[in-house]
Amino acid sequence: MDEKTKALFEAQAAVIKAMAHPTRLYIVDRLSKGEKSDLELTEMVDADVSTVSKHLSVLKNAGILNDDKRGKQVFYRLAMPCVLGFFTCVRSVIESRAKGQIKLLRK
Amino acid sequence: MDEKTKALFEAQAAVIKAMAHPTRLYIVDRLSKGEKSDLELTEMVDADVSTVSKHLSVLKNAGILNDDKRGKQVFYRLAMPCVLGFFTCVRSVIESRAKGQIKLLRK
DNA sequence: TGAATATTTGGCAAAATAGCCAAATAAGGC
DNA sequence: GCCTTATTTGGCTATTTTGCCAAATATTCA
Repeated sequence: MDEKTKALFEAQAAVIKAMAHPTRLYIVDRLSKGEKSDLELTEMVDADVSTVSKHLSVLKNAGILNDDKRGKQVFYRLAMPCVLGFFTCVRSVIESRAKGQIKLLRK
Repeated sequence: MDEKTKALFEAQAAVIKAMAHPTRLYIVDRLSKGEKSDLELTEMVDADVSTVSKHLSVLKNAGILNDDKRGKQVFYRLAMPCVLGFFTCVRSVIESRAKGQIKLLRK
């Protein structure tokens, strides 16, 4: 694997890695219904404010979210709605795997 | 966030996490062109055989790949081609972020 | 300006991941 | 059955990630 290819896959993996956390996935899911403030998200997630802030900054740096400072608060919005397509696929992966396991048991 | 929701997002994150590694992403990309043996993949990836084997088992356990033992070798195949949609989206995330950075510089 | 509220950053300890080596296991061909 | 080739597993260390606390920073409003 040459250097260029390696760099390309590293960059792509970095974006996916940003999605690869239950809390961050949940945040993306919530934001698919419309923008939310840091405060609202912290409440929804129910973790330390600083923890949520760090998760948000991971998503922001990956280019998945946009932030918008308005007054004292920061509002977050999905920058790339195409990531929502992950959910559909991932759910079908889980479903298909579960079905496979049931089949296995019946053998 | 209630327990059920938490479990759902954990399961989904686990699948995405399986994709969140440059080598594994590369493997998925290679397999999009058709099945490959463990041997072929190890050669392509250029890492220790055991390392590649572990990456393959992560993808297999996540339900993303199927394996097919034929003789001495194991052949891998994409179980869920929908994951290929990740590439399109992720590339557009990277592109959009890069454009944003250029815009920033021009301000 | 100063008080109050909102968000980010630094630091640290615990947990998870990655990758190599060596050893174990599996399968085919003689 | 045994040798050869192919793949997986265990064990280890190095690195990365997570999440909390406390401290720092930013912003509005009085």
